[in-house]
Amino acid sequence: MSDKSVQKQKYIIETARKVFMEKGFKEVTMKDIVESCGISRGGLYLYFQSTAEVFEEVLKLEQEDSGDVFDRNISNEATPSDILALFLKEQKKEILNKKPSLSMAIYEYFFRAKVPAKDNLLKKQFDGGVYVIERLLQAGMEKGEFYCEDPRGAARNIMYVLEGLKIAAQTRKLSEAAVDREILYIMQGLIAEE
Amino acid sequence: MSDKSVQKQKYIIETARKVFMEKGFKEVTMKDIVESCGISRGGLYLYFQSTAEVFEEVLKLEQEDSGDVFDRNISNEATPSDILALFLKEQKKEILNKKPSLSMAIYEYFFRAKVPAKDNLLKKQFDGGVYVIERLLQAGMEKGEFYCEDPRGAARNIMYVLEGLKIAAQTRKLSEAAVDREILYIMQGLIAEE
Amino acid sequence: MSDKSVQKQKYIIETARKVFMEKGFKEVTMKDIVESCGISRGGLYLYFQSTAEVFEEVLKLEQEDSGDVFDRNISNEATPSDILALFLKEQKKEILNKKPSLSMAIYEYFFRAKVPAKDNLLKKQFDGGVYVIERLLQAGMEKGEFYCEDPRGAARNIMYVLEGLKIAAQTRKLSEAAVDREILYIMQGLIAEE
Amino acid sequence: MSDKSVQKQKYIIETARKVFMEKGFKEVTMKDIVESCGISRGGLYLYFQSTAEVFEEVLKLEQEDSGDVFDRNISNEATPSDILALFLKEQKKEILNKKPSLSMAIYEYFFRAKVPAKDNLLKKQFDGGVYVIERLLQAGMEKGEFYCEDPRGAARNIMYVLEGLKIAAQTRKLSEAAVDREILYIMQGLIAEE
DNA sequence: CATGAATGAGAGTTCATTCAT
DNA sequence: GATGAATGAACTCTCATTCAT
Repeated sequence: MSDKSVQKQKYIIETARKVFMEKGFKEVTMKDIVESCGISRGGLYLYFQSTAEVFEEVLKLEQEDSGDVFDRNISNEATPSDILALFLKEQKKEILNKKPSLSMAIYEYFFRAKVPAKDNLLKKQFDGGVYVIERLLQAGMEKGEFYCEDPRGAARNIMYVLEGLKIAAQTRKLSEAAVDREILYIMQGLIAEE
Repeated sequence: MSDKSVQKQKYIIETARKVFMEKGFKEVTMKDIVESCGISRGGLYLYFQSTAEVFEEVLKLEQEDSGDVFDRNISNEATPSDILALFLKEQKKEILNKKPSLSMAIYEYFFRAKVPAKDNLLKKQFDGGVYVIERLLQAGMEKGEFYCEDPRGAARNIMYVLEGLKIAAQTRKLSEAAVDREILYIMQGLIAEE
Repeated sequence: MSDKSVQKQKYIIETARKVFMEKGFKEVTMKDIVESCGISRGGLYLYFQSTAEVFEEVLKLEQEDSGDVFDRNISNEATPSDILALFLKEQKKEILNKKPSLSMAIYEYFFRAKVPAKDNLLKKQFDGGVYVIERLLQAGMEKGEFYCEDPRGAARNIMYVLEGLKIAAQTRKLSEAAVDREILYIMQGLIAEE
Repeated sequence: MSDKSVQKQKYIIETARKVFMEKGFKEVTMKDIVESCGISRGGLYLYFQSTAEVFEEVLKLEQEDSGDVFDRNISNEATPSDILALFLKEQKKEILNKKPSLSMAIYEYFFRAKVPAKDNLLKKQFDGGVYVIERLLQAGMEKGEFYCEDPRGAARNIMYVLEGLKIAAQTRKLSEAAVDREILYIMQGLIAEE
């Protein structure tokens, strides 16, 4: 594939990404993508055979771009507790859709798709989150900031709560206060109870 | 509306319910409903204008029928801890789709629908769950079975975890062991640490 | 299916028949049929799923309507020789496309289709022709009009020649004289010699 | 046109020939040819404007290459009867598609094309066949092997039967025995009687 | 010459929705 | 009320054909 083709494919993916953010997954048609990209019907088919194929590429891009935010801050002299707070703050933003996100489209997609586990972005994000939190908890315990008997279990618990919150936000009104309350509850459970 | 009409409407709702269980919400067309009901196209439109309208009636029925299971057991001499365990076991069944359920369809529906809070079944189920668990925790605390500082917070936490698990089960492979592990983690957090 | 439906289906088949006569089989699209019938796109799909399906119905009709012409004349006091001449005259008309026919469409269709022998109109017509000619030859031999050692073989030979002529007419210029010449050749081979 | 161009054009024709043998004429698209040749879309258009144009070149090549087989054997001391038998054996192979052939594609093509008689391969092959058989019959009659009153008529008759058989084979199941039977019938008609 | 990306016309198909009966 | 035939909009997908490079 030529350089130009790569550029165009990327352009399509990025443009389609916005469409998926707006309309979710199922609602989006090839026509929608064609129109938002300003290309021809046939042109799109040169690159992708279905909306699912486009979406999968969107997800791949998503995956590559993620993780960065977090890594940037871990090098500071921030304490584990600070970092966890930061992590949760980021999650809160996503939960509340402060930044428009693909969440809904992703859920719609994975509700139906039979995706091999290794390609399942949701699973990857979840596992990644668990791993990060677990390390933070361990680090925090060494420093005496945190206390918990089962760091991995706690990490998983946190990730499930976050996932629950995300879904709650997508499916019904969820106030910022409600999210804060949950995050606070989580943090309190971790604070070393002297 | 005549008696016969009511019967027919009910028949449609119950038949459509099964269709939604199989195919989710978005996938279902008026045609699907017409065919599964064995009625005429025009006939369906006499009662419902869209799949959403049918689904909303399915949800109403769902709401009326729920809560029963739980009430039946609360009257026994079971301890709060037993009842909570039972509740979680029920939830586990639903999470793992042991009994075919509307979950997926419901999530698909609420992902898109702008539904007034008071009619939002997901919210109601969530709030109902919180209320029940909170009462159980309080009762358990009185009996010395449980210990927690913030029963309502704990109840909410549990419900969010359960919601997270449900979503996880719908969107990726989730083993029974993984669900058990989470439930165990929850229960352990509640056991009075002497 | 209601009476009206049957009428309409028949109308579609008959209208489509003309289209197939004009354009052959492959060239014809669902759109062509829709337009020539003056019905809606969806309307056609109520009755037929593809041009092949329409064509198969056209063929069925064809089959039912055929044979008649021949039967009408066999009761007369015509001699076998007269009847054979009449038969060949009919064939000549078809060969030369004096009456517009489905021949081309039929050949196009059967070139590609894997059709069970029992439904194969071409085979049926061929076998029917062989049967009729054989009987005529036998009758003619009894009357001393014809002479041939292997009536069935002769009948088959005649039918293959006619099929060859048909194809020749469809694929290249074929003069009426050329057809006459062949028919004459056939008849001469049957005349009781000396 | 440069030498290279000629080579390429020839390459395209030969490759396309195989495609036409597999798929017939109508089914083949410019895309098919492009892909089987492994050349660019634009590249093909430099040489040919349509599949028909390609096919016409395939036919020309076909014409140049034909006749060879027959000529090779006529120089031997074989008798006319032997040669005719050989000729019919070759025809039988083609009829039964023992060797994959262009027959079907050719018929499809000529069903539609308005082709000037002088370029019509089918006509040429037919006329060529008639000419050869007629000569054989005459030679055979001189040697006393054959007897027939109208050698040209007989030759034409044979060619029409062969054409009929070819079509029969393409459009319905035709057993080898059936072909043998017809060939035998033809030969018997030619054998000098008594 | 040769490439292959791009275009757009057009075929196929499905459904929500209407309406005469 | 109930039916189901009919409509037409909307989508998917495929190609012949062109054209900048």
